Parts: sequence; structure tokens; C-alpha cells
Amino acid sequence: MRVSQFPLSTLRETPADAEVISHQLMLRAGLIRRTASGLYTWMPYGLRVLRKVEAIVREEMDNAGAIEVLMPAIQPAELWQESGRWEQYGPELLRVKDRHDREFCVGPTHEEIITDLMRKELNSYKQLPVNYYQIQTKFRDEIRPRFGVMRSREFIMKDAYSFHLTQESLQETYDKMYAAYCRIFERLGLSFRPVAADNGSIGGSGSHEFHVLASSGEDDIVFSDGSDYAANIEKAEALAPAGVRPAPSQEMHQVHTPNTKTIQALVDNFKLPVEKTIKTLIVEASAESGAKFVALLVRGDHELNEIKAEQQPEVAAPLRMATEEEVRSIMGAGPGSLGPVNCPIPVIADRTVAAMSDFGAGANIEDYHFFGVNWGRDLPLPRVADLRNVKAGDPSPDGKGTLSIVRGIEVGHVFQLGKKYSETMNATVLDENGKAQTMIMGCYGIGVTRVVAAAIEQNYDEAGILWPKAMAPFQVSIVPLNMRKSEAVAQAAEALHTQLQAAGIEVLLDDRDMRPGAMFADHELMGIPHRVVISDRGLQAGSLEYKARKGGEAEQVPSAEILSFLQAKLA
RNA sequence: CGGGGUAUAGCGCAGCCUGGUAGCGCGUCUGUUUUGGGUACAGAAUGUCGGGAGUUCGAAUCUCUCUACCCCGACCA
Repeated sequence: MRVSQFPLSTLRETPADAEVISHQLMLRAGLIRRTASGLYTWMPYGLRVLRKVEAIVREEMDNAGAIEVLMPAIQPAELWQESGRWEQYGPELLRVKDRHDREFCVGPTHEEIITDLMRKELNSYKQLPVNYYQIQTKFRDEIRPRFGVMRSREFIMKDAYSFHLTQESLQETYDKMYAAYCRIFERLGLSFRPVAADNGSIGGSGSHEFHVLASSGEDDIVFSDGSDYAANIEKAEALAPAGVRPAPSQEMHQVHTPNTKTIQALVDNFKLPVEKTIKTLIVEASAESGAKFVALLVRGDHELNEIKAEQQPEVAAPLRMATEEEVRSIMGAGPGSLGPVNCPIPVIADRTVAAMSDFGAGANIEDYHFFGVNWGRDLPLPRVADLRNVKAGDPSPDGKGTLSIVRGIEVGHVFQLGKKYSETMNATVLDENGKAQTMIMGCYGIGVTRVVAAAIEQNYDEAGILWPKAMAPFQVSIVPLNMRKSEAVAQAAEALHTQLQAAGIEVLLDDRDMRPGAMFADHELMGIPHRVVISDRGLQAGSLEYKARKGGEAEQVPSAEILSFLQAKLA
């Protein structure tokens, strides 16, 4: 391909509204252009990258026995009403009406369509299991689209849905999909991690997220150095500290603590170790608890896990922190002076808190704390639960090794749906006794467009993108110097271009009449992995210059050997 | 939707406070120059100053209003 015929439009300056590096580089390298909020056009070079990701996903899905279909992007409201999601989904579901005033939505996902399809197509258990997938455009009317293609409203997703007679059969396909996902991200050349995920109301262990590791990621991923345990921090269990609670060694006493509204101030002003401090958080109580508010206790240096908190029967979901006015009217003191001693509302203590002794906590009197507090002696131990986020260095919940935390970008999700849709939509097959059985379902998604952005977040340098080999829009770029003046350079460039193309190498010839520096900068920005420079100087010496995008010095390669040299690099 | 901010040439920005009819850098076009890291010089084109209304002799600038976009929160592939 020649640049003169495959237009490249790079930007020298970073557009002001691009926040994250992948968005900036995708705009600068001319891979995408914004059409409207959350809507992007994929430009020629970007589309090549996208197609490569799709091809790998398609191949691995096919290899794993999934069958490709293509469902409509526009979906009739009746199916969503049948599943109950027409009401549940909210404004993220883009609803439209046709000329007959019939209601439709632009599909954000396809459970309804596939379930409807399968209940019609499948009659017998003998037809199971099946696994259908598609690679298709989805639309979710996100409240706040951002980060370019990372969280856009329209995006391309590979979604697969499997149907089974038994849980064992589902597990088998689930495991196959899990393995296929691992192969996909390995082949894409990404550093990734499958992690156990929160699977909400469905229950069971049937949900894993696949995260591309990148410091700019929005999720915290927890993993163990002593086992293959990995989980989203939302889900990672914080174990109770080992050993028994130390015996009290101090008497409880009230201390005047002016200007001490934070844990840090308490530690600094009173030389109290942070491990001896307690944070008291007041949240709204659930209707069935009978109380209006609940106090949650975590150690001073620990962070409340909102999902774990919401799962407590006493706590209202979604979680809502009490306002400062509410706190004052219930507790008689403001935030910064709160604690479990003489607490007028129900209390739940984190496991770590339950194991503390001689600790300090607010006295529920403005500017006073109690120090030397001990459970059992000074106040009864409240209900204990896992309330906090794990921290790096915590023991792994499976008992093997300690935990580390890294940031990740969620690019895939495998999920055991069970009968959630098949039951409400009455998708059954006849079993061997001729009895109707509700099918069990699994679903498996990959955010194809997001994968492209995530790959950049993980692979870039000052000059631009560093594509993994499998994703680069071209493998080799030819940069001829002074092509318009030097007949020899022009001929050599054309000849090499023809030669590499004939050898099946994806090659891009930069035949623009530009200065070398500008061309180098463009190819580096675009992240083409291999570069061959053709110059009069080199040709006279019978050689071409080769340089890899990722590090390494430029080297001279005899012209006659360039093909085999590149083939070795590309292998 | 709540809170904060921005809107001036393709991109990045100045001008606005203190009204006088729009500018800089990059890019684009023409010519010359240069040719191993975004070359230099000369010339040129490009704006309903986000839309509408108002104040004024006169509005990018002041007032009102609408719209779009960005950032922080809930959502998610």
C-alpha cells in the first residue's frame, strides 16, 4: 500500500478534549475521528487495526465451536417487555419508534433476540448444547461517554450466547470460552488477567472478567503471588486477621481532641498508630432493618467496599452516605468525632476492627475521642462482616500467598446466566422423557473497539503507539529519502514494495514528498513495528537500513538479504 | 441528572476585564530552498468569533437565553 493512495492524516498537536493517552494517540495518528458525543468514525488505518482484532476473535470463537450469526441492531420492544428489561433498563436503552408508531430499541446487548430465536429453533435436547456469536455494533446511551473509543456510546462487541440442558454442559462451554478468551488476548499480544467478578444476583462462581493491565485502567484488580487467585477488588474477600484478639492493656479514657477531624490528624497529634484507629461511616439503613441509619466500622487505614456494604441486610442499596446534617442530628456530633461507644444506631464492624484492642475512636461528642477502647469490656462486639477493600500485602483469600493490586481495563466478560432469560421468555426443549425443560444459558462478551484503545493504553511511548505485532495496521513501512530527486531511491523503494507485497507482507510505502523527519515521526506515531529506510547513501553501499519501532539501534542490511531478514523479524 | 468549566480558521491558543469591526503558532495552497529527525524564506487562502435576542452610533467583548462540548459523580464491553 502507498501512503499517496491510503490517506494518512496525523495531527501534530493533541486535541484539547482528549483526556487519556489512547484517545489522544488515536486522534493524532488518524485512526478515529469524532462524529458526535460518544460516536466515532473509524478511519482507514484504525479500521485495519479493528479488523485484525475481529479476525482473531472470530478465529478463536470458531475454533472453540461457536457459530457466527448476525442479529439485527434494532430490536422490537415486545421482546424487551417480555423479559422485563424494557422497564428495568432505564435511559441507557435508546428507544425509537418506526413510522407505524411501533416501539423499538437500538440493541445494547442481545439476550432477548437470541433467546427468542433459540426458543423457536430448538425443540429437542438432542440439539444442545449450542453456542452462537456475532460481532456487531451495540448502542448504550451512556450518561457520560468519555475516553474516546474506550467508553463510547456506539461500539463493537463480540457477544456469544450458549444454551444447555444441564449445568455441567454450561460449565463445559463456559470453560471453553474462558480458554478461548485467554488465547485471544495472548494472540493479541496483550498483558491481561482473568479475574473472578461480582455476578450480582445470579449467584454461584460463574463470572469472570478479562482485564488488560494498564495503569490508566478504571478497575482495581487483585491477585495473589502464591496461587492463581485473581479478582476484581469489588469481589475480593478480606480475611479476618490471624490469631486471637490481644487482651486489653489500657483503661478506656476520654481525650479532648480539638482540630482532629481526620484519621491522619489523630495519628499525628496523639501518636496513635493508624492500626489502632477506627473510621465510623454512617450510611442509610435498609427499610426492613427498622432503623434509619447504620454505622459501619473499618480500620483507619482501610477503605469501605461499597458492594460488600450494600450486601449487608441492614444497609440500604444503593449505598448512601448520611449527610453531615443527618450525622449531627443522629449522633450528636459531626464527622471526625464519631465512634461505636454510646452509639445510638446499629453498628456493623469489619473483621479487622473486631480483632483490634486498645483502639481509639470518636466519642460522639464534638472534639472528643475515647482511647484504650476494648471490645467486650467497654462495649459489646457488634455484628462482624467483611466490609473493606483488600489492600496490597493482605493474605490471599485462598490462603496461598499475599495480594497485589494493579489497574485494569475490562475488555471481556464471561457469565453463567442460568435461567434468567430462558425462564421469563419460556425457552424450553423436550428432554429424553418428552418433558419440557427450561434451557440454561451462558453469555460471553468482548469489547472489540475497547480492546484497540486498551492495547494503546498498555503499549505506547513518547513518540506514539507501540502496536503488538498482531494489531499493527501494517507490519513494515518503507521510508525512501529524497525519492523525488533520486531515481535510484525511487526504483529501489518501488522494487522493495513489490517484493514484500508478493511475499505477503503488509507493507506501507511512504511515497509522499516529505522530509525524512516528518515521515519518521508519522510512522512512529502510528506504531508500525518495522521500518526500512532507503537512501542514496545506503544504496551505494548496497544496503538498506532497518529499525524496529520498539527500541534497538538501526542496522544496515545488505539489499539482497532484506526479504529474508524481514521474514525472520516477522516470524 | 447534580456540581464545575469551555465555545474565536483544520488543530492548539490570544484578544473579552477597559466595546471601535479579528490575531498568533502549527497545518493547508503557490514559488524558491532544503533532503537522515517535523528545513528556511516569500506570498496566499481560510472565520456568519456556537445559535438567537437585547443594550449601544457601534458587540468576539456587556446583558439575557438556548445549544453543543469537556471535567468530577452513578453505569459498563
